[in-house]
Parts: sequence; C-alpha cells; structure tokens
Amino acid sequence: MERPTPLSGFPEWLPQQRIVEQQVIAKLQRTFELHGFASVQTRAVEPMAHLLAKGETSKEVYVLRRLQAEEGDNTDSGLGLHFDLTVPFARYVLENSGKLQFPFRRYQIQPCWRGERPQEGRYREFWQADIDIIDKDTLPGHYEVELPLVIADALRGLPIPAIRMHVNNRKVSQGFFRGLGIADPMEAIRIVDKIDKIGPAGVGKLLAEQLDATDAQVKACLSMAEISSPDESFVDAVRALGVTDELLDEGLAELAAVVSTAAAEAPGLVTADLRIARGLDYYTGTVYETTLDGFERLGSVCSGGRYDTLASDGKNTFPGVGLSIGVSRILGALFGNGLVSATRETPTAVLVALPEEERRRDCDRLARVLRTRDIATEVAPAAQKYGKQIRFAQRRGIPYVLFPEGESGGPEIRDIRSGEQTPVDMDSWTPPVADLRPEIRAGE
RNA sequence: GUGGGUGUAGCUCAGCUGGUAGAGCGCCUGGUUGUGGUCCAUGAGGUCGCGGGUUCGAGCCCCGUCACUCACCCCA
Repeated sequence: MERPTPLSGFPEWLPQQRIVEQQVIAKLQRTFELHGFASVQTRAVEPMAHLLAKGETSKEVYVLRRLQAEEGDNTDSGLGLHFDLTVPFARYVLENSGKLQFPFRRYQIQPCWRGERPQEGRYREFWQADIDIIDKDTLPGHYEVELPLVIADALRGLPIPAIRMHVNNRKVSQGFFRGLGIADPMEAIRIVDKIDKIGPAGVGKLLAEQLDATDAQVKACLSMAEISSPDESFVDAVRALGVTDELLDEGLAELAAVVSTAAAEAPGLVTADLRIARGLDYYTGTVYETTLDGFERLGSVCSGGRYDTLASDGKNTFPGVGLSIGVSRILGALFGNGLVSATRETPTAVLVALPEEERRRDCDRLARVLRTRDIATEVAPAAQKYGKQIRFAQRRGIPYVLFPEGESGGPEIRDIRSGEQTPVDMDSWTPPVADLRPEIRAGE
C-alpha cells in the first residue's frame, strides 16, 4: 500500500490531541448531565426526504449507496448522513413521542457530515455537542434564556478563549421587515446576514436589486442591522426607527428577556445583535451565534435557536430550542495555533522498568497491583538499558518509572521530571491526583 | 461546482540563468560497558506528488493529472 495522505475535511487527531478532545467532551457531558439533560444517540443516517424537507435544500448531504447494487439499478438507498443533530433529534422525538416525558431535555455528542469544500474551521466530518429542550404543543420562553447559560457553564474552566454569544430573534427581523413593507422578509433576513462579509453597501445593493427595496427601506434595514447592545437598550433603538408590527413587538419582548437575564447571570456573555439571522430556516424565535475571542474569522462555534414546527407530524407539534457546540471547529483552531494540549500523550502514569526479559512476569504483577488502585500502568516493552527505558517514558510524558529492585533492594519509584527516586510501598503508594491522568492545559 | 496558491527526507523548509539532491529539527549508534534530559561525534533516511513533452541533460521549462490549501457558496 502506498503511503496514505490525509483526506481533506476529515480530521484525525494524534493521541495527545485526542486526549484533549476526550476530556473536553467529558466536561461537556458532565455539565449537561448536571443540568439534567439525558443522553441520546441517533443513527448516522436519515431518510433523504427527512433531511431535505426541513428547508435544508442547500445542504450538501452525503448520500448512502450500495456498491453492489442490482444491475441497472441506479437508485440510491434514499438515505443520507445527517448534517446536524437537530434534524435527527426532531425525527427521534416524533418517533418516540409516546415513550418520552415532556418537556424533554437531551444532549447528543456525535459526528455530522457535510459535503462542502473544506477550509479553516470547516470540515466534512465534524463533531457537534448539542443540547435541546423540546416540549409538547407549547414551549415556555424561559428555556431560550436557560440554554446559553448551560453552554457558558459547560465551556467554563476549559483552557479556551472567552466566548461571546450573539443573539437575535427571528420575529424581530421578520416583523421589522414586514412592518417596513419588504416583499420577502425571509430573503431579506438572508441578505442582511451577509453584512459582515459584503458590508452595508453590498447589502443595500442586494436589497434594492433582489427585493425592490426603496432607499428609505434600505436605510431602515441597515440601521436595524447595526443595532447591537449587551442590555435591553436595543429595544429603544429599534423603536426609534419607527416601524410598528405585532410580530416585531413579540420578538423584542422575547429577546429582551433573554438578554437581560443573561446580563444578570453571566455578565458579558450575551449581546443582542440584530444582524444575526442563521441560514437554517426552521428557526422561528431566538437564534444564537457564538464567536471565540480572537477567532472571529472562524465564524460561529456554537449556534442554534428556537424551532416551533420542526418536529411536527401534522397532528402533534413539539416545539424546541437547542444549541450546538462545534467541537471539531473549536479544537481544530486551538490545535492549529498551539493553544491547548495534554500533559502527556498516553494515559500511562507509571512505567514499570524491566530488568531482564525473564522478569516480565514479576513486572506484570507489580503493574497489576498499581492498576487495582486505578493507576494506569504499563511494563517496558523490552529489557533495554535503563537509560533507554527512562527515555521511553520521557518521550511519552509518563511521569513515573518504577524499578522493581533499586539500591534499597526493593521497588523504587522515580519521578523522572525531578529525578527523585525513593523506595516505595507497593500496597499504598499513589501519585498525586494531578499525575493520575493526563490533563489539558493552555499552550503546547 | 468556480477561481488562486502549494506539492523536495518523519516534520519545517532551502535548492541560483536547466548541469550528479541540501539544512535545521527528529530518529539510530557511540562517548556514558544497566538510570534519561545537556553536550560531542557518527549513521540511516528522498519514486523531488504522478504521467507525458522539450533538451546532450529537468527538482527547475511546457502540457496534463491528482492531492493539499485559500477564497466564493454555505455553515459547527
């Protein structure tokens, strides 16, 4: 086999990076459970009809197909890999609605696939950590306030840059455009969302060309898009533009509730940012986008929103609200800039040195004793010179080497960072907690 | 799908107007004969992405192709 080359867009981490990923995921998991979210996993595939029906026509879905199809059979399986975790979850809720208790809070940490051209921060296979709260018939607004706080809690304590959550409400944009007399409010939302990329002039041009917006309308749209505030003051700013609409009022009230509560509970976390739209059009209320300080160019690392009709079978409707952390996007950026790493690249805390091959059984026994106390231990691969064996540990970041027989005649443990070596009682010795498992840290 | 950039040692990269392929780091071995890191000395390792063309001669020029990468689109 030729030497393989990486597949663009399908990242694979090295063991040390994987340790970081595992610990990040473990932290997310712990926090989500602490907030009462139950874990759910869904299959990798969904029926194409389901994937595409949710307004995701633009999504580049990977389609599943059997290689050994019947001759002349060109049809695919009708299955596609999911591109997020919200759509599969909505399907799961409908399918199991009779067995679930509502409101239902679940978290889901799985890979997703999108057949897009990869570039920095965008992969074709990537992990999302998703939380959603879904209810039957109606969903109280307080959940839209709760979710950002859970996310902040989950990311707190990890060695990653601060996050800033930008929040808007679909009703605000939609109501505003409608009250303004814009022909196609949804299209207007999409255009205004590009303001960071193409600037106010570009947005104005598109609004005029594609939606026949008048100069006055364009001006009002741009003014609206520029509104941003860490508190409720955005409400007055919108009112000052003189647009009245029932939906707009509703949205402003909801958004004000989210922002003011967040400001009180987690100062600096949330900003009302009226340009935020989100491409996915199943959102009906609050929408969230999150930037990492210093990595704004990456785009959003945690997005979501409220959806009222995504999970609906015509008879029953299950409105929900959710947020998804882009685990791969965050880690890829941090790894790429050497901002986070693990203290070692293996779980092993102790390497048992091997004096000679004939003593391997004895060394295995020593290792077993430590393992009974949850100390990750391995025996040296070969009875090389001790210098080599110590180096084996050092290269991997293993903090301790255990010598079966030191000068004292009994087992001795060596902290290879300090070089300190002391006789050890095999039945009681345990490393400091910090050395028990690899830990994640800022920097390389 | 469209456009730009880049492919040389395990990694990061030099390689002049076309003339027999280099460095740093890493790795092996030894100095140190069974206790690492520093230092010193050695050594191994390359289909120059792949295919074709021009030329006495191609890593370098031309054509094609593949991969990676950046941007557009869209998004975690």
